[in-house]
This record gives sequence, C-alpha cells and structure tokens, in this order.
Amino acid sequence: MSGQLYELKDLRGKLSEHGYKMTPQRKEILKIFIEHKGHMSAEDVYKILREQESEIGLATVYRALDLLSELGILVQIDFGDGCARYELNTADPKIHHHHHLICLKCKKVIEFEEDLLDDLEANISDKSGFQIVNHEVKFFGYCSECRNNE
Amino acid sequence: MSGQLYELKDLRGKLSEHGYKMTPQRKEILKIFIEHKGHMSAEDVYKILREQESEIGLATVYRALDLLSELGILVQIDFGDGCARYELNTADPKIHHHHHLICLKCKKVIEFEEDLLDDLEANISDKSGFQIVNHEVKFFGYCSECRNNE
DNA sequence: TTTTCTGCAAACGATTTGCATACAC
DNA sequence: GTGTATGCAAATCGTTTGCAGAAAA
Repeated sequence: MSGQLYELKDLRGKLSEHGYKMTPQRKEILKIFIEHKGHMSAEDVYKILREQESEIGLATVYRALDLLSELGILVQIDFGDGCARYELNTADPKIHHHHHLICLKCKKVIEFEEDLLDDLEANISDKSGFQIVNHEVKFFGYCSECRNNE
Repeated sequence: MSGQLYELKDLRGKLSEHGYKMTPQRKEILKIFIEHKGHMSAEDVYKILREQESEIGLATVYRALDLLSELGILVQIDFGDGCARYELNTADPKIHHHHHLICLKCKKVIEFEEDLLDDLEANISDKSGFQIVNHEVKFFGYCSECRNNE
C-alpha cells in the first residue's frame, strides 16, 4: 500500500482523535499535497484550488495547513522567501532526512537525501544534553544549470 | 587586535568602496552588534537604540541591516519566529561553522560549533554539481534545562 | 553642489482574527 | 441540537517605499 492512499484514508481518524471534524475542504487540501508532492505555500495551494473551481477561501487554507502540520501530516519549511511552505511528512526516515539545496540565482530548490547527521545529532546530545527532535539543513549556492550559463 | 575593533574602524572604507557614505546611524547600529554579540532582529536593535536615547528611525535600522549584510559585515539568519535576525559575520571559519540549537519549549537559541559539514558539502558538489557557498543548520529539540524541569 | 541618507508616514504582502452563517457529528 | 468550521472582510505584523528635508562627499 502506498503512503499516499494511507494518508487520505486516515485523515478522518487523525482528525477525530484530536476533536476535529472531517470536512471536504480539509480533504481537498490534503489531496493537493498528495497529488503535487512539492513544497507549497498557502498561496500556491489556493491557486491550485481556484484552478479546480473550488470555492475554498484563503483563510481556510491557512487554517488547514496549520492543522495538518499540528497533526503531523504536513511539515512546515521555510526557504527564506517570505512565505511559509509545507510538504507531506512521510514517516519514512529516508524522507525525513532529506535536505534542500537552494540556488541563489534561479531560486530553484533541489532536494537531496543524506543521513550523515545522525552521528552529528548523537554527538550533540552527548555533549550538550540537548535532545533533538528535528532538524533543518539548507545549503545555499549555485546549481549546475546556472553555473553552465555563466 | 580583536575582530571587534577591526570592524568599526574598517566601516568607512567598506562603505566608500561600494559608493556608500559613512553616517553616525550606520556606525551606531554596527556598534550595537559589536557590543551585544547576539542574533538580533531589527526591532531588537531599535529597542536598544531607544534605550540609548538615540533618535534613529526604524526604517533606517532596516536599511542599515540590509546594507551591512550586503557588505558581508552582518549575516542574516532566520529562526522561523517571523522576523529576520542578524549577527556579526566574522571571517573566522570556526565561527562560520557555528549552527543553532533551538529549544521548542523556552525558544532559547544555543550556538554550537561543528565542521563536520565540510565533508558533506564536498560530497554534494561531487554528486550534483551544486556549488555551495553557504549553509544553515538548525536543530529543534529540548534544552537540558527544560528537560530537567519536566 | 551633488548625491546619498534620514525620518516619517503610507503602502505592502503574508498571515490572523472576529463574526455571522453553514455544516459535521 | 451542539459545537466546530467556513468565508468574508477587517486587523495585524514585519518590512518596504515615496518623498521632502538633512547631511556627507
């Protein structure tokens, strides 16, 4: 069974577990993440909804993104471009350990996977007593395309 | 000679080098970073200025922080708390490689130094052709104090 | 004297909130 | 029915900008 089907089917359960209700708006917004798989801002999601003739308001999108993050279904990320972005939070540790290469020229965001940080995290916990539950790594530079176009 | 004195004395030169003028406002704002040494937002800097009976306006603070970052004297960092923060950019690679532990409970930011990422960066360049010029690493979790208070 | 800088206030874009209505349970 | 969710518009918050006067070169 793919992780995608799992998330949508499980949405009602995860919501009621926390006292929230299932609504078509929430389902539709989650579906967009499942189908598009990227890191999207509230405005991005709203734009897609409008293309689909959906009448969901922008405030509802913001509230749904907050809620889905709180439930651990989405994770919020920030590329420093002035708006919060979200992506599906799969439980798969291989995906949990993906980081971002952000091109300073074309603003493209490239994902890569690397679990070298596990050692580093263990090291930090030992040394400082800081218990790490999540991390965020961003590399800024120039992608191969932009370098070739120079 | 300490890095601190160097920065203030060199400010005029770095400014004129790029066609900018030396002003008491710019000097005063840089001095605040030299004396306080933390990661401060525009609002933080503005508050300190007001405590010092300085009449510098908030817009000027924003413009100075931008400018000092452009000159490489400050670096902008972002802890996801909704406002941009800045800190002194020393050329010392030991300081360049400092990262941040952000406590999810008390919001404290702890700095630590670690150069393990050099290998990782070389690895990424080899594999993807992405040329890295800077990186930003944040670990989210619970500091030892908050863990003890549970 | 020429250009850049400042301070103010207005503009801005992303996000949040108050409220009356509509819907899920 | 009861309480939560929605949509709209207004409010908010950090940040940027236009402009007239002030200051640096």
